[in-house]
Amino acid sequence: MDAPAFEPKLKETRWDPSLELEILKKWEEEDLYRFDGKSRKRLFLIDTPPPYPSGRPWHIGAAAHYTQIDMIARTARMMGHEVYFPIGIDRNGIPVERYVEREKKIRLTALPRSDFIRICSETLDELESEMLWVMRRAGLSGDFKNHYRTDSPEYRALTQTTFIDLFKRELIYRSSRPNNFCYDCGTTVADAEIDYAELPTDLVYMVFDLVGEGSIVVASTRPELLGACKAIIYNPADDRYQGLEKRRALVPVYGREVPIIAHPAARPDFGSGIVMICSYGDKSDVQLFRELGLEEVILIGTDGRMLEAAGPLRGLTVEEARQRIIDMLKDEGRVVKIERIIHQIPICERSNTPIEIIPMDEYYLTQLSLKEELLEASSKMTFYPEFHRQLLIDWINSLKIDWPISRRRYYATEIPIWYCKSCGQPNLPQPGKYYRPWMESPPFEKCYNCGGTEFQGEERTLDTWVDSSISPLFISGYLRDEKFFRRAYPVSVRPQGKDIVRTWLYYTLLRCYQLAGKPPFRAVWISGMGLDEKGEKMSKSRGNVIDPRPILEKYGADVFRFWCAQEASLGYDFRISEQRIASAGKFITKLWNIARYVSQFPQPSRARLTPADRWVLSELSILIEESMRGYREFNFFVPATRVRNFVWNIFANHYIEMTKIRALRRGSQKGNAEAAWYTLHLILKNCLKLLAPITPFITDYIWRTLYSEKSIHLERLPIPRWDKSFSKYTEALVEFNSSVWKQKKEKNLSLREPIEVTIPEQLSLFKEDLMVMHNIVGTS
RNA sequence: GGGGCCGUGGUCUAGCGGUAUGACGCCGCCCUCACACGGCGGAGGUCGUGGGUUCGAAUCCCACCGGCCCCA
Repeated sequence: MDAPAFEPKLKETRWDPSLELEILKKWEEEDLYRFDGKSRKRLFLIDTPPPYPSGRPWHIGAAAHYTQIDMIARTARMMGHEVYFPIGIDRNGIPVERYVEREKKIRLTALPRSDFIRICSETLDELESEMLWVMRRAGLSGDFKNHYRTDSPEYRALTQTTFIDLFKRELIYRSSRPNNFCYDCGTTVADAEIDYAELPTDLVYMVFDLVGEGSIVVASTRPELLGACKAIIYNPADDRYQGLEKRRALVPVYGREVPIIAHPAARPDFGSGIVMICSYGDKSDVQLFRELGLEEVILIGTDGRMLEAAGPLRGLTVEEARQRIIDMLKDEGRVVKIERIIHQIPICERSNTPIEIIPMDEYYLTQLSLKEELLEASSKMTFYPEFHRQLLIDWINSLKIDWPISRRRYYATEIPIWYCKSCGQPNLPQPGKYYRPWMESPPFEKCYNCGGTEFQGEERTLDTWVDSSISPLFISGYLRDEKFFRRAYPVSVRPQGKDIVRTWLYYTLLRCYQLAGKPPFRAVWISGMGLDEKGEKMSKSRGNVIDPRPILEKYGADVFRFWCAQEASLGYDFRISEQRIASAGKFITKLWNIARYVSQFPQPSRARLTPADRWVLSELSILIEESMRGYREFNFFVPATRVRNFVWNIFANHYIEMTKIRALRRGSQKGNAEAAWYTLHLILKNCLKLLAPITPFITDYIWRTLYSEKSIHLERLPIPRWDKSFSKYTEALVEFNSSVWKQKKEKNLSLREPIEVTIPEQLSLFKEDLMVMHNIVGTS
């Protein structure tokens, strides 16, 4: 006697990703993720990384990164916090200028400053809208309505305010010292902005005459710096050169007499073991000049050409000068040999061209004297995962100079200073407003120092990290909403990639500590990098970048998000391949079909549970516990893999199969249908909640179709409230079912055909369900 | 030169003191009333190498090798 067939409430046999667009619209109409700053709930502020629109397509690894940050927001929300998930875009600095120069073939200096700025701004708008599209389409529950930009007058005013504050407190100072200079960008760059490249370089072995008699061979990759050579060193342990100290050498071409010094910085195995010290071939030259008290010679100008002091090389570029001097040395018979070596060369990370070290007059932000305090402050922050804490500690410990913060560029926050034309003193405006000294007249009449009335506006700008390093202050209302700031700062979590620990994380800690006297975050969440299929970094030059947009359109956001969660364990690098994204889609289909199956049954409010029901609820409790352990440390890999395993390998394969006959009220089994219906819905509801932060679309769709008019995203994450003791049967159940399937297979029986098997004593509790499930006949 | 992470069947991965988990791929059978983006079954690994600790190690310790990333 068959009961009437039930009608599933979910009709289609698979999840349609285009439904996501309707759901998105609904979320926006409902303003579902609105942040209420006055809420009594505990505030949870996320210092979302404002991404930098520096090119296209936007990196799929970045899209993955932001969806994971969204999972943090959703998790916190479902844990009962009032979540502020701001969306910001970082729009200051060299990257966009270089993008414009490259893509539009315009030199920064070839246009009036205001025109160049306008083009940068328009370009940023285009790039930004692409990023915002990806974020929105990926289902980010952020505050898109009020998205902020680091180049807005409001943001720049705050940056300038902090500059004025720190300048007055003498934490910002002006100094002329050897600095990394990129000719291509035309500006000083910080250590944090330098990369190293292995490039083939000529190591030139040159004969230097000694004063008196004899000669030595000096090996150098920078012969064009001969004119700045102020000393010669060799290693004191190098037997070949004992007796050289106290001698002096004559620099070829320039004829200058320089001392020869035994110093451990010389590596006996490099070149001839004798090295010339010039201002400035590299960092160690800077250090030795300071240590030995040598007087620097400036050979290279800011245009990358040789200066007066270079004598016969004057006016040449560095490259030309190198060739010229080699020729000159050859003419004098001073070149012993030239060796082609692979050499590490510091390059600018923006332009990828070699940087030079030249003394420049720049503004610096004090950091060296704060190292201990910063280490102390960082120890108060929780790191997820803990092992990435070391990246920050190592960087703080390796700091060698204060942070040069001024840049000779256009598209950035202006340094808010006017210089008095009569006494030269810097005059700073009142904090709180946005100033552009290069085009505006000063907001004051007289020089504070001499009373002069003529001013020259500062033309330099600030390093872009000066802006982005105050994002936690910006989002928490610093100086703009003191009441909110007191509740909101330090912010709850800083999520970011491990590649910008030395820049964004470090600079934020430094700046916020200086300004607010406290570390900026309670927790730091550091993710690994998205690499290509072979485990190598994605980059345009390698040609292995993947555009996230077609992936999102083809598979949908939930598939992409589920893939993100199950692919990347917290803090570890992960590989990106379309094939693996596609396979994540299978789980989404599976989930959909399970929900579709369950959707046909009524939802009893209570039921008398059978052993099978109690068993699957035991497993559910364990699943919730394990998943919550992952959620509490924002490691979505844990819930994603655990839920997937439960849903597929426990719930679908075993529980649903065990209860199918009674749930469908087929055959003689109908007494316990209600218990099956009740349990099926209970499991589904809880799995949907567990998955909601990871796959917000499909879970909300199913939730609203089956369970509530309100969104699942207003629910709390589940609590493991069921007795776990029945999980002791799991292994035996799985094994028994498997063995029956195998026997049927071997006997060539269809799964519905009867079979004679013995149910193990251990599983006698489940006898009723197992008998009908496998159509077991006979007894034992 | 320094640091971090990683080395588990063809590929990727779980496990982190009791001789191995799952996925993808592969082979075979099955359109079984939620799902063929499915189900069932199968082949395939001495867990990078060497040593040590232990009754017992992929799991702890040491050394080495290899890969990736970061820094100097």
